[in-house]
Amino acid sequence: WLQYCCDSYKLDAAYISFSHFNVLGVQLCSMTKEDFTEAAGICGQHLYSILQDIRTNGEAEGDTEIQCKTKIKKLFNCSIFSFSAKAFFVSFLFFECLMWILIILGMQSSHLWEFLRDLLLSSEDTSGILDWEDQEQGIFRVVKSEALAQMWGKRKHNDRMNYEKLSRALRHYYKTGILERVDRRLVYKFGKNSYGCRSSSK
DNA sequence: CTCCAGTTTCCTGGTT
DNA sequence: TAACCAGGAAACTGGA
Repeated sequence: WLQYCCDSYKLDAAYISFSHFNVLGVQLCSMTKEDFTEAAGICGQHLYSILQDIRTNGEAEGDTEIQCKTKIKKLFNCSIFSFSAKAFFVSFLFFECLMWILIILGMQSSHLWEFLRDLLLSSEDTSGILDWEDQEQGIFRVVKSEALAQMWGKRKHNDRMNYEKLSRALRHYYKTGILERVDRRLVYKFGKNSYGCRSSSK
């Protein structure tokens, strides 16, 4: 959602403390304007108003199916809506839903480097498996190599994954500029053709 | 169905 | 010795 907001509303992700937003949707909805400000300064206030806007317009995830149905029913019975406006409204709602589904599905990146990036940025409990060495420069260290390989294997439904094979996939990234070589064991660096790795826009 | 990028698998050989 | 790194070769896989 943060990524989506940053892209759509041209917000600078550098001001956002991503760890503050490592919460469930329900918890996000109950965060106050002050919480948002603390987590992301002026950006947080924008995010807060975007969220409030979504909530008051009735497309929020928090709405139950019944609440949604009632709202649609109410709007439908309102005579100021012409037939075409109704049709437009329905298709608008449909695409709105579809968009959210796509955004949510898109959060599960299928590429290895995106998987690593998201693991590093999520600051969810990675139990010291993977850590930033220098986030500004996009340098990170694999702490528990086999545990990381297991996580990647789980994502790809491949229980034969190991660090030997994962690291081969990482080395393929050197020639495409997704990663740059760092001459230290278990240390990698995001390259010029990666993006969204430094908790800033680039 | 083909084509392709992105791996996955396996390998030989080298380094820490 | 174990663990890691470099990169060739080829197979595989899911999406366009």
